[in-house]
Amino acid sequence: MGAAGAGSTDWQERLRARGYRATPQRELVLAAVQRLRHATPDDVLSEVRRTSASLNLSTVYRTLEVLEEVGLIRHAHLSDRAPTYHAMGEDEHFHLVCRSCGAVLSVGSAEGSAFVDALRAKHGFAADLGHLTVFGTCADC
Amino acid sequence: MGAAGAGSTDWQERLRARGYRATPQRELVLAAVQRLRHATPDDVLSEVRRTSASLNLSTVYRTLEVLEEVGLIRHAHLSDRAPTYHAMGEDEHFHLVCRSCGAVLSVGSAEGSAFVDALRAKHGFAADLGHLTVFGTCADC
DNA sequence: CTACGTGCAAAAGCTTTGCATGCGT
DNA sequence: ACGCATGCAAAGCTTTTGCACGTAG
Repeated sequence: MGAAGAGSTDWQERLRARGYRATPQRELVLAAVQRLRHATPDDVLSEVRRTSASLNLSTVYRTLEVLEEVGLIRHAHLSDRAPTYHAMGEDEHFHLVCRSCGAVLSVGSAEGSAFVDALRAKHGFAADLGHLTVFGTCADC
Repeated sequence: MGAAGAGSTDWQERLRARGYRATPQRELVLAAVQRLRHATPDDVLSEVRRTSASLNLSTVYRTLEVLEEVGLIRHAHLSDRAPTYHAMGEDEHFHLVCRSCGAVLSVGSAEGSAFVDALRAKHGFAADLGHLTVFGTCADC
């Protein structure tokens, strides 16, 4: 996994650079988000607890917030009610969610760049493509 | 308002056609959504109560659901936490939301059609543009 | 007249917060 | 040693649900 550069202790640097501390919980939460590619706070808790380690849900919420602030993870809203987090470093992408079967399709930013450019040109609006979720119906449905 | 055809008693037809009853509460909620152009369930309750009429929040939720099912209104997620409803019949549009100032910009579907077409062509995905919300930063921020 | 819709109140999620203890720096 | 981070438990919100009564069709 060369692309991300998030291999070893990059997460520690990131946190400390912003005045945060590098704690085991933060490492565990980050690792869980990287493993599960789209995870809700609750998913993260379950995943971490799978490999033992007692971790509190409050801490998950606070940690996800911090990790997002320092740019290690991002969130999007894949269902009408539930934020899902994913690690950054992978190619930036946005999501297509099928309302019929629930399938989630990740699409590279490139395919949205024309759209983003159009919005910037017409409205001076800088769209945050990485947070975008498009609902609709997939090919199979 | 020729386009919408939602002028007079169309709402009654719509409801009855799907086996629902036309009630005063449903009329009040629909009217409130049309007046406030982007309303949360709570906004709707407040607006209706302004012109007296006791109406329960539970009823608002149930009514919004029904009105959306019969195609009289739609919802989108303009903030990370709160669905906002708007009447259909107006030109279909999607939303740009500025994270800095909170401004909400409505954009005609036309400006998103190229994007929708691209998604259909590449992924066979039929995007629901009317539900789309794009977060980012507006020209003033 | 039949049964769908409403109001009320309680329950169910999900997320946040206060405080004392523990740990990173 | 200092003070941020965590765990625990309780509070806060938004949304949902059960029931008895009212009312549209």
